[in-house]
Amino acid sequence: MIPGEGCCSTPMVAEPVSEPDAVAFAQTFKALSDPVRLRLLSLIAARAGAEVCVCDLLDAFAQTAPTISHHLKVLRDAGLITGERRASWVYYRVVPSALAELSQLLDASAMTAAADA
Amino acid sequence: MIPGEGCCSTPMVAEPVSEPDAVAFAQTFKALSDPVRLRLLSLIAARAGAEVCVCDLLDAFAQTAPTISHHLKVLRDAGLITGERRASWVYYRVVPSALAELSQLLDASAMTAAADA
DNA sequence: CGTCGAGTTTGACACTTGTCGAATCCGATG
DNA sequence: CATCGGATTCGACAAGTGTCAAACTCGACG
Repeated sequence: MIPGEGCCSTPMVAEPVSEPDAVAFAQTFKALSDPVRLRLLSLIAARAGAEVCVCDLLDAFAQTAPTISHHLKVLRDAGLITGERRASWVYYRVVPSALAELSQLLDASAMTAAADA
Repeated sequence: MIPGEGCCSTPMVAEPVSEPDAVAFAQTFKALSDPVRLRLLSLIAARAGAEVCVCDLLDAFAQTAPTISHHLKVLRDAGLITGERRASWVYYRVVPSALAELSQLLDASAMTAAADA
């Protein structure tokens, strides 16, 4: 094939995410890829820096307690929230920096792509 | 239980995402929850408004053409990219507004949560 | 110390998803 | 019109995921 014509020109690619980074980010996005988890995160984030008790969250869902607990674990493992046991109850809060990092990644991609020549 | 003590106080919840919205956003995040798709999107977005031919993308992955095509379809169905056939080749470009919307959602949650009292 | 209640872990099961090979579609070109 | 090559679709299968019931852990409280 003659270079520079047809497709497959422009071999230079600006700055795509590296493969290891892609794996890490994908894992985090996977934690957000469930409606229950998104609403959980939203409910926790809505508390403006304060904490949310699990018992508060259970009322908002049709799912059983084990299921909610499972989803909270997924969010915790992804580093999006942290949980702390105090007295009989467990309180969760979000990790703002984790959300901000994802936001910036998407924003950067949007900006780069929107830079229409 | 006595209201106002222990856990389960503060019944008001600021402004969580609605359940239908959660389903829609979760579906979009699911499209981002795979390393291959994340790198595909990144490679396409890195072209700064220009297009990328599928044949360019294939070289960057160990996966076969059908697999890459499948992932491109997922990204397309999620509204994150658009594809256009011209001559023998298919060219893809990202939809900046879709990425921006997700970015804002995460940023808003991060901001709300970071508003530490 | 026995019990109770909040929350998590375990085990099981239906369903979804990433992957590939084979077949198909669709322009272009001879 | 036959053929070729790029890209997608189809069919199948292993691996992963959401869900629940049952069992377990851990403080608190009587």
